[in-house]
Order: sequence, then structure tokens, then C-alpha cells
Amino acid sequence: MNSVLLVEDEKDIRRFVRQALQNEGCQVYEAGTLADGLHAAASVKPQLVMLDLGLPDGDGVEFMQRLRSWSQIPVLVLSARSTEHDKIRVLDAGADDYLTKPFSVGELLARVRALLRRSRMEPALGTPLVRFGDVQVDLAAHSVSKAGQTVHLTAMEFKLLTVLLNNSGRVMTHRQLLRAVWGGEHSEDSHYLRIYVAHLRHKLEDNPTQPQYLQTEIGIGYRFQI
Amino acid sequence: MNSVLLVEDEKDIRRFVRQALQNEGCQVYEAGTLADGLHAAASVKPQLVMLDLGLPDGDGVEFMQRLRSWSQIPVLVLSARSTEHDKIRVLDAGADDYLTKPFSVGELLARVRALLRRSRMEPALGTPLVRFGDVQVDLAAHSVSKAGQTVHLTAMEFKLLTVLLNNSGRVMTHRQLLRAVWGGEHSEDSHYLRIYVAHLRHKLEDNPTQPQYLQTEIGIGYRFQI
DNA sequence: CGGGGGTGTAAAAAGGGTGTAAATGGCGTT
DNA sequence: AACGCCATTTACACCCTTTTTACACCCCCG
Repeated sequence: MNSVLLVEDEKDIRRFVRQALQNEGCQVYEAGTLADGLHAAASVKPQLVMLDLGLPDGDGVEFMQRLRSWSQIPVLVLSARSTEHDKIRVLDAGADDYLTKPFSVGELLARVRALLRRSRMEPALGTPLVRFGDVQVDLAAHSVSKAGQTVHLTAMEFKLLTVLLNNSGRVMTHRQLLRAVWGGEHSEDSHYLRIYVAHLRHKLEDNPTQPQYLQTEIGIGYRFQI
Repeated sequence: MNSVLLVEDEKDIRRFVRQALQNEGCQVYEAGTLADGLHAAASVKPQLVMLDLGLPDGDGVEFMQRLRSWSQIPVLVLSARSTEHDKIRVLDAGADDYLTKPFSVGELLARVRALLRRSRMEPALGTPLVRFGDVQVDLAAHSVSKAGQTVHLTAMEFKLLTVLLNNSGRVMTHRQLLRAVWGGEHSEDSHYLRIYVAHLRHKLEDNPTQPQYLQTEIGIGYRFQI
């Protein structure tokens, strides 16, 4: 669920924006002053902050500087024409985008989506967790654990595991795996696979000599059976 | 309850200002000399200091320097026209605002309110405190301590730590970290990272050669594991 | 029974990535 | 003008990963 913090003092705009965001399935938090806004940003840790310029209790630039001193949360600035000049200073201070009042619901949502998409891309937030046995794999976070203990995988090992998991249940031929992990030039070097499959088995299987998950398909390739 | 320390030698002005502030619900402390003022500021820890220039026992600039050496308390300067020049020097020394005598009650209270509001924003009170091991990081306040001892981090070191902490648990690629800390132009200079990661490890880890928190993901980037 | 393709392990060899120390240079302060 | 701090650059030793090489094994088939 997306969460947005709206820092705005005008009741009408708050209601208007909250409505629009909630229709999009966003969790909306509100703050009426800059001080409250900073406070809320720290405690709620929203995925996006919408900041109205021209709040009575201080400067938007100062807000941005304070926020940016400890957080990279994307910030969308709302500005009236009268605060045109401040808008630039706020963007310089680290804000990510702006909207000039009056704005349409469509444009508002489009920009919100764009910022949320970007923030989701980078840190890869929606982490798809894969579990099998006592092993837990977070593909996005590049983290693997077995029985609670974090397991270290090398780059190649992780890449191979990723391909296998993304095609779990189906046989992947030697050629398919080699092309996906090592690239087309090594699509014939199937001994790479034997070595790295062995690594994965030793790190993830309970009994590497009798693999339960990482199965061999003789003459064809390998299959990851969850 | 707001508390204000008034450093002023003229009895009339003291009574006048005290009256105005008390009507606003402020707790007012008074000092007649700069020496007493520093003393009182240290013991009372008011939320605001009002400082009259032209006190007989010293220079306002010196007062500010002494005060600022240990405190960020906002300071509102009261100045007569004759001390116009000193006013600038005091502001440079860290004072926050000024009032030129004679002033109206309304203006006085407006500026006091503005400063108090700002000082309230300052602690950004729900400061996101991050703890790991015996290390404690206040991202908003830019302060770091280890085993109770404050640790000094340079600007770059702190910025890097901020990004890592805000994404703790997940791998941040070299490129992501470089873009976030040094900007897009240096997104290829991954040796910057090695150097500054080493700095952070030496300052924060118990055993820098076997880092417990700031982990390397070879060929990929770094991960902060809380 | 013996060979050969396919497979699993175990090690060296090569190479790039990484950690560390120290020199350089810019900048603000004294 | 001298100094200290810090960002940047440079240099180098080392470790880990990858790649290479080597060999034992199993099973089917000749």
C-alpha cells in the first residue's frame, strides 16, 4: 500500500487531495504545519511527501533542507503562482517535482504515480519473498537465509539461483541457464553449471548429495522444484 | 510552557517586555548583564533568548560566540539605532532575528512566536533514532555516538551513512550509493565508496576488519545490516 | 567386462574487486 | 600567510571470485 504525507494548511485542498489519493488506493496522512510535517515524516516514513508552499509557520526551503538532512523521501511541491520564486528554491533544496495551483486530479495523480514508481524502482520495495524448506530468498534485496542464518552467495551463484527460481517447476536446459547467467558466449560450457549448482546445493540443501529442490535432469538441464 | 530569557539592563524595558511575554503565557527569566545572561542560559536552558545590545559589561558578539559554542537556542536581538553596526555583527555571530527600538508589542510578540515555532520544529522531535550495537544515530540532528561517546563524521561520511540506514537490510548498488551521495557525475567512481565505507567502519564497527553491520556485497555494492 | 558420455567433487591458476595507507589540493579559518 | 580539515587522488597489497584444470563416479551400451 502506498503511503503519502500531505503537508497543507487549507482544509479544502486537503479534502480534495486526500479524496483523489484514496481513490487510487493510497494511505494518506496529513499535517497542517511544517513542524508537524517534519514530525510526521519522521514517524510515519511515508513513500511520498506532498508539500504546499506558503504555509504560515515557516519556509518551504527550510523544510526541505531539514528533511533532506536525513531522508531521501521524494517530495512533490504544490505552489500558488504567488510563490513561483520559492518553488525554484525548494526544487534546488532537493524537492523532486512540483504542481502549480490550480491543478487537475489527473495531473496530480500522474505525477504522484511517477514519483512512487521511481521510488519503488530504486530500493525495490515490494520484496517478493521466496521460501522453500527453511530457506528464504529475497530476490530484490539480494539476501538469502537458511534456518534464520544469512547465507552468503556470490554474484554468479545468486544470478543462477534467480533464474532457477523465476522458472521454478520447469526444466531449464543447460543452454538456457548458461545464456541467462553467463551470456551467449558460454552457452556450451556446461561444466560451469555443474560447479555452481554444486555450490548452491551445498549452501541451500539439507543434504547436498541427495538434493531435494535443485534437481538434475540428466542430458537436459536442471529444475528447481519448490 | 514557553520560557524566555531576557538579557537587558534597562528596568523599564524589562518590565515592558516581561509583561507582554507573560500575557502570552511565557515563563520569563531576566538577567541584567551579559555574564549573568550566559550563566542563566546555561542553567535555565530557555527556549528563546532576547538580547539587548549595548549592555555595559561587554560585547554582544562575544556573548553570541560563547553561547553558540554550546547551544543552538534561538536569539532575538534588541538594538537601538546607535548600535546598527553591531546588529549585523551579532547576526553574523549566530543571532536569529532582531528588533530595533522602539518597537511595538505586536511586532515583538510576532517575532517571538516565529522563533519559538522554528525552535519547536528544530528538534523535529520524533527524531528517528537508529541504534545498532552500541552506536546511536540521530539522522535529523546529524549526531552519532558510540558507547556514549559522540563520534564526529564528515559531511560525506554522514550522507553515505544516511543513505545506507534509510535502506537498511537491502543491498545498495555502487551506482545507487554514488548517485545518492556524490551525484550522477561520479556514478562510476566506486573507489570513493571503498574509502568512505572504510572510514565508517573504523568509526562505527567494533572490529573494522570483520564488519558486523556494514557488509560488502562483492561485485554489487554494500548493505547495512541492523 | 570395458569404454564413453554425462555428472559431481576437489583442487590450482588467473583476474578483478576490495581494503588500506598516504599524498595532493582546495577551502575556510585564524 | 600559515594552518587544519576534508574531499579527492594515487598507489599498492591482498583476498575472493571466477575460471581453468584434473579426476572419481555412475549408468547405459557396446
